[in-house]
Amino acid sequence: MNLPPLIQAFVLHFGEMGSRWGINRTVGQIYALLYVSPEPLCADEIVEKLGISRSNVSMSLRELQAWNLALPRHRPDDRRDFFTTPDDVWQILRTLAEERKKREVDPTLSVLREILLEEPGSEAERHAQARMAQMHGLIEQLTTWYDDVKRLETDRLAQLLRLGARITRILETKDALLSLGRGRRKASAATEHE
Amino acid sequence: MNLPPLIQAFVLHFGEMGSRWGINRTVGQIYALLYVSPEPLCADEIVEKLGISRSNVSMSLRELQAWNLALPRHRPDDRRDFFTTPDDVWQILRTLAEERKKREVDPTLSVLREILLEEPGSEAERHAQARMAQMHGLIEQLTTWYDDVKRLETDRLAQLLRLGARITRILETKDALLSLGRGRRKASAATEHE
DNA sequence: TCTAATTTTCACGAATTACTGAAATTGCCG
DNA sequence: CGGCAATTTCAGTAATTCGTGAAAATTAGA
Repeated sequence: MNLPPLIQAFVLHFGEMGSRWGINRTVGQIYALLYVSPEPLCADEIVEKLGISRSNVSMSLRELQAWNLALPRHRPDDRRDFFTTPDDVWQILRTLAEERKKREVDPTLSVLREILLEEPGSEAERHAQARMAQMHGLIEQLTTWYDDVKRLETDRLAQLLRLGARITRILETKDALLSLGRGRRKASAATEHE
Repeated sequence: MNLPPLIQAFVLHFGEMGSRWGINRTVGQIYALLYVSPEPLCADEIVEKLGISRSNVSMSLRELQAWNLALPRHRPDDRRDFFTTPDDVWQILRTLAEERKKREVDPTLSVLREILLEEPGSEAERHAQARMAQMHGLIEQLTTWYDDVKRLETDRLAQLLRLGARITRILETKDALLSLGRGRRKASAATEHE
């Protein structure tokens, strides 16, 4: 490996974390390298900097492209492919969220839906279905929320993050106003609003 | 494997997804089985229902406990350990978020912090550090937000989810009020509020 | 302390996944 | 249509991860 120390530390870390992120070492390293490179890199430069085989680079770039985390950039009068990562970190976050949802939650959601359509054949199955329905309900709430907020502009998203839990102050105010207007109801019913 | 069809389908799915979730097949299957079981199960029952070796069950239960996703339950006058999953799906979500953050985010955050303290030795390193600073900033915003909302009661959390992007209507109203009060500023500066 | 039930550890083989070099393919230029 | 540069595919091997059975450890009674 042929890199300045700080960059090498970053690249090696991404390689090690790769397994925890569900990608492999090489893919992690290449992503990290592209991310910190000021200019797009071609495959042979990656080979040289990381000290891995050409074919490995080719396959790993292909996987990064499948994740939309590596983008091909062509140069005039150069037949080689150069690659970068998306440069806006918020865009990277969105991409990552989208791809992980696609791979990690959507399949489960559809399996749950299928199973829940079946007729339980025993008491055990009836109970299991009830549990699955709980899980399904939660996942659906989460994905509905996600589909909703992912459409926000980045500025709004950042604003929401910064607000954090303080958002609930606003909700509390709103609840108070509503229950005044309606002639006060039981507080737990307030979650039905909007 | 010795299970009613609906439960088997669920268990097998969790086994297959295991690799994508960063756990292995057996761990996924055991979790799924415990999740849908009306009563806690002991190791031998799991062996019998899933058709895997006793030692594999032992190691997998240990891993599930490390994730706080399997809880030991003792019965009077019975030396065996019985296991369940937490029964509230919201609690499971919290546990999952916490554990994944610990394993997948925190290490990166601390590596980034370390590297950012170093003095860059070249222009390439200077640029790389700037990129890492962007990544660090985003991760820190996200974890701050997470630390904030994870403290909310479940009802409030569910309320927020249900609101989804409509929350921005409230923000817009608030922005409008504030900019009126301050004598109208440029809209993009509004993200600085609160 | 001994015994028997239960759980855990661990070395090994099985299965899976990652990486490589060689060969095949692509695509551009003359 | 060659010829050349670049990329991709793929079969084989290396490395890692998974699952097992046998043996060791633990623990509660006798």
